[in-house]
Amino acid sequence: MKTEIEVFREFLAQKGMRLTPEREAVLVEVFAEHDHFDIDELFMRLRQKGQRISRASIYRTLPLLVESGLVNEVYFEEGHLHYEHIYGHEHHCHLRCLGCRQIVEFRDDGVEEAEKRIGQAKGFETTGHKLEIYGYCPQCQGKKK
Amino acid sequence: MKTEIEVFREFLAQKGMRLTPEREAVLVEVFAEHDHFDIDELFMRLRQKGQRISRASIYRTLPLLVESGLVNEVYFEEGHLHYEHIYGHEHHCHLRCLGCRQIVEFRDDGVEEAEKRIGQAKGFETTGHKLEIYGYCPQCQGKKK
DNA sequence: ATGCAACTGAGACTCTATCTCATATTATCC
DNA sequence: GGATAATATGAGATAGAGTCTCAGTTGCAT
Repeated sequence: MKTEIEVFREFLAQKGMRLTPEREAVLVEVFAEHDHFDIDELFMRLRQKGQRISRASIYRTLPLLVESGLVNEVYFEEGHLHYEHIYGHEHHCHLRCLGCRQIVEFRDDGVEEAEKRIGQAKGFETTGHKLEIYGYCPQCQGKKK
Repeated sequence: MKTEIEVFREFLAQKGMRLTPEREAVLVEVFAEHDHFDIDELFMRLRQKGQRISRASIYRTLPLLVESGLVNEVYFEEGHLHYEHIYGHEHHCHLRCLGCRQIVEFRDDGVEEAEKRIGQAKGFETTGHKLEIYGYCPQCQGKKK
């Protein structure tokens, strides 16, 4: 399997763009931790590691990572988008606890089939899906407001 | 079935809040058209119908409608949230064309079952879900960039 | 009618995200 | 290697969504 950097470099080249040190630093940091993140977090993490990079560059780089398929927008909350890296990981969806806000990842073949089935029914050629299930985790059951 | 207004009034009463003329106007307008909308659109529609209402009141009212279960956040795009009214409609999900941006609603029992199945597997008591499927509609197939 | 809590509107403010532009970097061609 | 052109960056300005403040208003309960 190609490394993330190779994938990104090829994606950029195909658009006549370069893999600059800034873009590479963002990419590396995005894959450094397996967790959801937002842009400000990413900026802080890069700063703490001594990277000199502007917010503007991060804001410019993330849509490229999404477009290249390396990263996913996960959800919009607290007024901004949250992301996750997906390259090298099996596709998964999210179960969100309405009590403690924790997020559990899961994979389910039925959902993959549903994508195909519904696409066919409507004449769509599908490319992917995003499923979020809401509820209460074992610890939060009974505590519902 | 209760009317939307009754549902909203009860929801508000239970929180010690009132159903004011402004809140009612927002509610009525939200249910006046079956389509996705954003807050600015709603503001314009209310204005055109001669309603004097401030943006602040609309921003304050919509989260209440969502909390009461009458309205749903559908997606975040173009820098802001989009909503739909759901009370009195069967639960449905969305198929989105990546070419022309059109949105097709669908309902699928398999997805409902998946919610239950996955909730059980993870010990969650589920309350709902949101599924978006991405792809290309019949007209846009072949036009992919 | 009076008092009180809830509510509204206008505008100030905050915060996310984008844009501008001068400067810097990189690739390419000679 | 040096010149040139295309691409990229950073800093700060700007735009726009959404929230907050506060003075004045409304509506309910007694």
